Amino acid sequence: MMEFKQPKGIYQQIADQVRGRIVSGEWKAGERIPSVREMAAQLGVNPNTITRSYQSLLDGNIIENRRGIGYFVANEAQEIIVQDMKTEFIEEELPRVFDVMRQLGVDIQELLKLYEDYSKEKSS
Amino acid sequence: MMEFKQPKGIYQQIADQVRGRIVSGEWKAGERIPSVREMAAQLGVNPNTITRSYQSLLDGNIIENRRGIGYFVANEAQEIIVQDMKTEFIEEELPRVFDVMRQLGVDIQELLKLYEDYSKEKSS
Amino acid sequence: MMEFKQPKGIYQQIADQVRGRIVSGEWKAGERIPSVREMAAQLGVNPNTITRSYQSLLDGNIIENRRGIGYFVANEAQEIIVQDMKTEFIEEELPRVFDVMRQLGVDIQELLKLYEDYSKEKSS
Amino acid sequence: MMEFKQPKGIYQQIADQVRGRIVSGEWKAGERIPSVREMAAQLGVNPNTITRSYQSLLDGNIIENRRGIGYFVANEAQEIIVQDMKTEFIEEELPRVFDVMRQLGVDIQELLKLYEDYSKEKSS
DNA sequence: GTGGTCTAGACCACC
DNA sequence: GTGGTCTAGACCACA
Repeated sequence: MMEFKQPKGIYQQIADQVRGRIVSGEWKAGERIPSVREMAAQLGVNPNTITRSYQSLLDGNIIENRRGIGYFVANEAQEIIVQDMKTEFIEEELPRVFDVMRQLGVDIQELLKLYEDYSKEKSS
Repeated sequence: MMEFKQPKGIYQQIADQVRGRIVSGEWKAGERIPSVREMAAQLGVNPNTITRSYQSLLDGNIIENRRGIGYFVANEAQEIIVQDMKTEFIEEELPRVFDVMRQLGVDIQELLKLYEDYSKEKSS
Repeated sequence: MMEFKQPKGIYQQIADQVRGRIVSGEWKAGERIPSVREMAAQLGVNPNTITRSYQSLLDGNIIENRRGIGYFVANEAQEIIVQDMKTEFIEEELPRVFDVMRQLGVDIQELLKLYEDYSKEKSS
Repeated sequence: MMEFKQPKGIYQQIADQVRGRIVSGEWKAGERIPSVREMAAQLGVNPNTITRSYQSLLDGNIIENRRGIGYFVANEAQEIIVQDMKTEFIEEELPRVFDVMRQLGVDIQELLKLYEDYSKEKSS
């Protein structure tokens, strides 16, 4: 049985895990993912917890449900996940970064220069 | 006795704690900070560990010492700490942010626009 | 077990000893130096003391370390040591020499002449 | 009783001590200095040792002897001592300094510049 | 094995 | 009292 960090909620961690497998290409669009009971057995977790994870993914249009058959990766799952991460990055992480910049006295000019340096380094 | 996380080393955590008190203005330039033995007793830690913390702060020109008297906050301690944090931010955190931007397809133009929005919101 | 003078601190004397072996060419750039425990056993000293010596050399970019493997002579170790010695000579010893010159009434003209005599003697 | 360093010979140290008192002006030209027995008692040393010290000072024309009366500071004692120190400085110490300069790559141009910096600092 | 860290206890020089 | 140093012995993460 794997260990979970406390702060984020087990069902969310499982949903993140599924998202990760989809983004990485391990699970492709249209493919069936493990059933609630399989997943619960694999992770040593109560099936209700898995149901909650899958429900949140359903709500996010990451997976689809066909009654009596199982759960499947949605067609645009990858794009949706990336878009969600982008939204979260822009709305959550970037403001924190900008806050730190203000506190440390890094202005936009310096940020642009640092980005140029970064781009050059990556292209080399 | 306070509890310490393991990954970062007790003496470094103590040094960070001292830096925090200096940056926050709790301990001002020129003021004496607790002696090695006092600090060790307060935190329930071996005096050698405190010595190590203070030594690292000494190396970083954050504090000064007078033998037989004690340790004192250096004159430019605040500025040095902020500068060190800025350097770490630029060299460690920003590259990670830029990496995420590339993976999520956020280009420099979009970053600039987001920064303008952020600035407007802050100034309002 | 070797004997140490008291005034300079055992760990500093050991660090000087290591510097000497590097400058003399006995230990070359990239080579592994004795492990903390080996060195401690050779010199009849506590391993912690060796760790302190190595740490100070690490801070001065004289040696590098790879966890679980050992300590190695840094690439530019020789040059750094010579440069450090030069700095110390200029900032510590030369002022003392100049002080003695003033007290004994030796002016710069005489110093120049003496240097010429010295150079001729060395070249002959 | 004072303690003596081993390397230099007790009688030489005593002679140096006398020279020091003369250079400093404590003992002036023409004045009588302590008798052999007085000096021996003061320093807790065998009178023969003092005799040897005084003999070396006599040889160097630093002091003079009047039979049955005592030892006196020679007329030109100060000048002779300073001249002797200057000679020793030029013949012993300066060559060592020049050797170190060569080993560390400090040329005469740099030495001149450093001397200028030193002079400015002293005059300020 | 390696280095990295921490504890416990000791002695010293300085003020 | 202060900091500075050293010893003895222990546990950990890494390789």
